[in-house]
Amino acid sequence: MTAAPVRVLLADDEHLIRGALAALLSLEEDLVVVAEAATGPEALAMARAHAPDVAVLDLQMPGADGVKVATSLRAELPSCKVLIVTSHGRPGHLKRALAAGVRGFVPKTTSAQRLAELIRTVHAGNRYVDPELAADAISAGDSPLTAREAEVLEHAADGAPVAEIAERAALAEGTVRNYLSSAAGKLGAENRHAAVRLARERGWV
Amino acid sequence: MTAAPVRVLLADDEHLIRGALAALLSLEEDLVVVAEAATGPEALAMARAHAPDVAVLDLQMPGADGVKVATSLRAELPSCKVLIVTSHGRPGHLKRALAAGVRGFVPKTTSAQRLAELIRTVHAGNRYVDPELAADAISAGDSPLTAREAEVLEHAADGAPVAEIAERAALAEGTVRNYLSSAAGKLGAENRHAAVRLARERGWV
DNA sequence: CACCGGGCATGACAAATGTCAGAAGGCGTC
DNA sequence: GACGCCTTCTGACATTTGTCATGCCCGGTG
Repeated sequence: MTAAPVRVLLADDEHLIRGALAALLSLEEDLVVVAEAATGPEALAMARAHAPDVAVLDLQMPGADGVKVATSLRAELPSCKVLIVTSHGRPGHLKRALAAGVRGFVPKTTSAQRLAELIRTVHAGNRYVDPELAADAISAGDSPLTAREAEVLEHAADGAPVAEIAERAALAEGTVRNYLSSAAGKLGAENRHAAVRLARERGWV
Repeated sequence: MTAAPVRVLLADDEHLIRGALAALLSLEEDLVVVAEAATGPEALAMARAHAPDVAVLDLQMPGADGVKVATSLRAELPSCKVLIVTSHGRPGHLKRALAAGVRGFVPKTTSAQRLAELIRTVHAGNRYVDPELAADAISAGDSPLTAREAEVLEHAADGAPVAEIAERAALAEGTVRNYLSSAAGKLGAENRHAAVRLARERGWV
């Protein structure tokens, strides 16, 4: 069976990896890298121009992260399957990615050989999620935070004082303190800063 | 001139990159990858076993980071030149790396082609530092923090309350607060948490 | 030697933060 | 409509924090 090769888009801001990967994937006879991109917007533009079968996206890229790109892609190019590759697997990201219609989600500790297989898997219409990441996501569970709690936590992310958070969120200071307090309580954190760290780790912010 | 090929050790925790890189570098006739490692200690062990000419190390690896490995390597295997590759170029890291006797320091946005050239450059006894990273390091300047300030700031990194920091650093709470305060002042931060963030960004912790 | 400046430490005070109880409005469910 | 839950706010309080004045010790300078 000599079907048409799978057309792949590669997006990663690290040239070293992108180039190396492109070279390795080209070794596979049934795969062809038709486009490369270093940023989110670039990936989107490339996808529009080349209409690849599968898009391999890094999770963290300048401009727009992999999940955002996947969301846009899903709307504009539904036939293009998305496979996300990431270095730091945060549980929450996996959930967001799946919600965005991503078909595959694997850590960068995967070998190139395996990645090639997964590209085929995804192209065939199947899904694949790294078992370890999936386990993490399940054990981390859903975010216990309400929408406002998460929002306020996000505003607190850079260590800003309560007054500033209140202004940015257009809330009273007391209200902000309450949300921060309840969020920290739910996360089992000593204070809001530790809470921010925890929420970050779990991908809840 | 068909000199003996340059023997290279490759250390990076991301299998995808390591493998791809190994494949690409092997394409170069005068380079041969003699060992691979996924963690700091593993890199060290591999270096001892294979005595490579050049060690290409990722800055962030489990176990021990690239700079620590470089330090040990310098003591144990002085003939082995170290080239550090990093995704997130923090100015301070560059300084630490050079102090550890590292011969090259480049971001992962470098192409594999260029990396191969740099391996030769480094092997020939020359140094190379990415110009942009160098500029960052220079503009960021030296850490204005005293040893104690930096130490306390490090203990404060995970958002722990002052009491805990005081215990860990074996200082009085008031003293800790003072160091934190002066550090925040020097960094132009609103509070210690923002200070931690800034110091992190500049690689001063 | 006397002096100065910087690093180090402390305690006291003021400001920011975390905690709690309570109350009012909105929204969805049974 | 009664109930529960989220959101928003308020005020009061305890705790944590940031800031300041102060003192000690040490290495260098004149």
